[in-house]
Amino acid sequence: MESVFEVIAEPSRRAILSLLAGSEQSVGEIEQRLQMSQSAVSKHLRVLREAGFVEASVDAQRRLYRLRLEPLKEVDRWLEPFRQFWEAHVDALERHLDQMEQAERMKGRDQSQRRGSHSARNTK
Amino acid sequence: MESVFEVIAEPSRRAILSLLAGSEQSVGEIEQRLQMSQSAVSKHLRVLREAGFVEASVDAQRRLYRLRLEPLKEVDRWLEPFRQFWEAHVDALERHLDQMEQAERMKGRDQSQRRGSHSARNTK
DNA sequence: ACAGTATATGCCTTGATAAGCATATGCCGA
DNA sequence: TCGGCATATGCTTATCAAGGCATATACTGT
Repeated sequence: MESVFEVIAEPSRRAILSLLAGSEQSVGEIEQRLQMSQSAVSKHLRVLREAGFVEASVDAQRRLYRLRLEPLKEVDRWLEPFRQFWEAHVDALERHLDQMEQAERMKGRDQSQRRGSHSARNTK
Repeated sequence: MESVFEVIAEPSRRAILSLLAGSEQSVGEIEQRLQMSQSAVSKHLRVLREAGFVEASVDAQRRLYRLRLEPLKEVDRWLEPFRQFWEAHVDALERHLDQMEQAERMKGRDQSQRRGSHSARNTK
């Protein structure tokens, strides 16, 4: 579980992060709000903590967890080169429109085998 | 493998996406450049395709794969609420302070749920 | 010291998945 | 038609992660 991407692949962990974006929370509060078992919460928090997504401060027997931003920034940085594609302007506009159009009709997308289809359009 | 986050959790798949950010590539080209087996490439491409990250066009026996942006935008959208936390400050030296400050603000804003316990106690 | 609370952790089971190998499918040119 | 190329897929295996349960640890007030 080294990479930030693996860490946020888990829905429960993303939920925890979103929750902490609102305000810091104790383990018990997270448990309650997200309806998960205490051990599950603690384990996810451990993963998040070790990856730097959260940090805890001690309040008596409780740990108050709050967000840390660095790992999220890392995700953001990974996204950068791609973001260019949809933030870019005029010159590449055609290609991007094409992609967005594809996105629109992506709804019922399925790649069946098309047996007997003679659509062989070569001409590379 | 439903979520976009699980899809990009795989390093090889992220590598493929980055490669395709440059230009479209055939399976063989990807195989060659990323030094993975053909079946591994095909399987990752399948996952990417089914999640909408890529699409292929047929060129004789080849498939030319290219990026699609929608799933990446979804990641970007998830990041959005967090991004607001670091957009104000970019100085590395201030990151720590920034987060402490942020935590302070949160404390003041949400006092209602401290001291909660599992047994029927919350929401003041 | 004790009882209670809050959180962390170890063990175990279960399910998901990545990769390799072999094979199938589809398309080409001769 | 055949041989060969490019890609997809089925099968198997090993790895690993997630969750439940029980227990350990740490802190509280009395």
